[in-house]
Amino acid sequence: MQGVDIRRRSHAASHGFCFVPLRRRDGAAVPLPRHNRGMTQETPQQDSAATAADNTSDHSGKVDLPAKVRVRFCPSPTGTPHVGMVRTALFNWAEARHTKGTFVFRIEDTDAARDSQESYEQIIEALRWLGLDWDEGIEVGGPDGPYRQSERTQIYKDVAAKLLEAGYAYESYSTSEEIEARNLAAGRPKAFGYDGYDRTLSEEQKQAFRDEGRKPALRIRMPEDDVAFDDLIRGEIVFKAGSVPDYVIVRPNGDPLYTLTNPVDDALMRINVVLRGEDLLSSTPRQIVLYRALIELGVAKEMPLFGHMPYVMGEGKKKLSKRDPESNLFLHRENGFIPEGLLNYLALLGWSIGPDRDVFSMQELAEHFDIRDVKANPAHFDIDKAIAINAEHIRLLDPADFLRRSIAYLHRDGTVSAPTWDDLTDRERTILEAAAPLIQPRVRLLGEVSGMAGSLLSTAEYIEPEPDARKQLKATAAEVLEKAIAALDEVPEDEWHGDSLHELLSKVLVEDGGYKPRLAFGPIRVAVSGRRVSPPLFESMEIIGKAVTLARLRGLQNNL
RNA sequence: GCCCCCGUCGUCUAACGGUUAGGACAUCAGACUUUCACUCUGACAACGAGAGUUCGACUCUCUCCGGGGGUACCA
Repeated sequence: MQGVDIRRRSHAASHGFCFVPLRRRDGAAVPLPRHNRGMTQETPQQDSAATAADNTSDHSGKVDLPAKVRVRFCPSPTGTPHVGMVRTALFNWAEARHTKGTFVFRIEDTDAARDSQESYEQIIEALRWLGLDWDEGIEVGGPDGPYRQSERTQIYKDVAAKLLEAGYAYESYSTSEEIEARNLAAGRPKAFGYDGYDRTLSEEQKQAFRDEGRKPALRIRMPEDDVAFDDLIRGEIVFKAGSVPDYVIVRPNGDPLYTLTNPVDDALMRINVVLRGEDLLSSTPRQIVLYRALIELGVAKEMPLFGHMPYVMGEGKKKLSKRDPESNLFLHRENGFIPEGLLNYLALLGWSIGPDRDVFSMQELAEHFDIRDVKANPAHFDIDKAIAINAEHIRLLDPADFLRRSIAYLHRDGTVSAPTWDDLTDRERTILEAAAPLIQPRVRLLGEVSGMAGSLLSTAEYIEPEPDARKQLKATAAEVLEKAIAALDEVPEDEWHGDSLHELLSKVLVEDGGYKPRLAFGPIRVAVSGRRVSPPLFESMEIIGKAVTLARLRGLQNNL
């Protein structure tokens, strides 16, 4: 006997909607029309009483949020942290901070084959570096620990047993080969999925399988109704009856799967708002069905609200993949993104703080963020705009802070002797203090600081010009250097200041010499810095001093 | 195949059903500047298509087209 096809694949145009009654949230409702939400301080509490009774939606079609959300970030430790993951963490964090709610951080490491300790540690490091602090979870603890799923296996075993006993789950002995073979034989498409064969197995049939030495997987029995929910970002979403097959929650070897552990932990940790990536959207009906069972069993108290954030896209029309270098968080850090800049940019992907505004602080983000204002369509990661936003935040940094953050990069690049301010030499500190204000508005990434500060910190008597700098040198360079050297040589040490040097060289080269400013100062810049782009020339000369300046001018002269 | 999502300048976005459809990045052209950068000015550039509702549609409804995701004993 072939398996019973329990799935209705009806094309019937009209379905009676089976609306899932979302649990009433306690606390104040926040029925704000989109156009003015988040823009003013007083919006949240005002008119809440009016629609608090109706939880599912208000007049603007938005779902009401719990007064205090409990959200979570629950990555799997596979691979290096990527920007899509950061965005997910960010929006959860922002929603928690906005409502003065709770941000829970848990790790979903139920897939031993793919998870790694290294990745686990990197994720923690990533959140810490970004400043996305959590209230309960990994390393900080909390009332619902442990927060690492690999340490919670007994919990899942117990829940699975209850689910099986109460009939929400059943034993499934079919192998994937058998399922595929049955689908093929019945003329169903290969991607049809599980056919429900084991739903109606008799005790004798099960025993026969056991006698063969087979062990069952556990599957959840999906209802023969539409499954619907109100997505916080997308509005009502209905999955047609029969479109979601019974799915496995426990492997034959007893390993619990994400499909079980995720809802169970959300329930146990009293998560009331689930904000995650769009990729999980199609698994939501399965979770809702399981959640209903958990509520019946007393494991869960209420159905959480769901919000599915759009993808972060890479080149072309594809989701930013983990392989894509632009997705690698730590690479952005190495390049010199600062958390404020990267996070600000990421928040812009799908959300905006208000018209005509795109640079803001994390505090402002927390103040104004509302997950219901997030757009549903995917956004491309645009590295140029990300860098531009980062540049704005770098300029906003307090100069001392800018300096402090730059040291690690300078040390990495061998430009200074130590990784922290206190361990630098006096000379390095003096030079950097003078140079920092000149450099800060000129870099967009902290990784660019070394290139700007290098010629100032170096005592080299000759700097080989970078290729594009050498190209700037025209035929007149030799005469210009000659004249400049002669004039500068006469300047007494105690009159070696930026303004007077500027004045002197303008007179000698531009006024008397008749050179265009570009031709007059270009060679000097190249000699002093080796670069086409550098900190302001005369300040640079002042910083490196008379001796080094003259040495470098002569050095270039000899190497034209 | 079936299920689900998405559709405003190149990109990210704004716009109580009534605006010359706004801003940002990028691009181009200028100003300022010793170069670069910063700053400032200007230019270019969009509602996927078609119906319907309406006095009026980017906005509401439907169809189509296009794109994406899922259809696992991954998450």
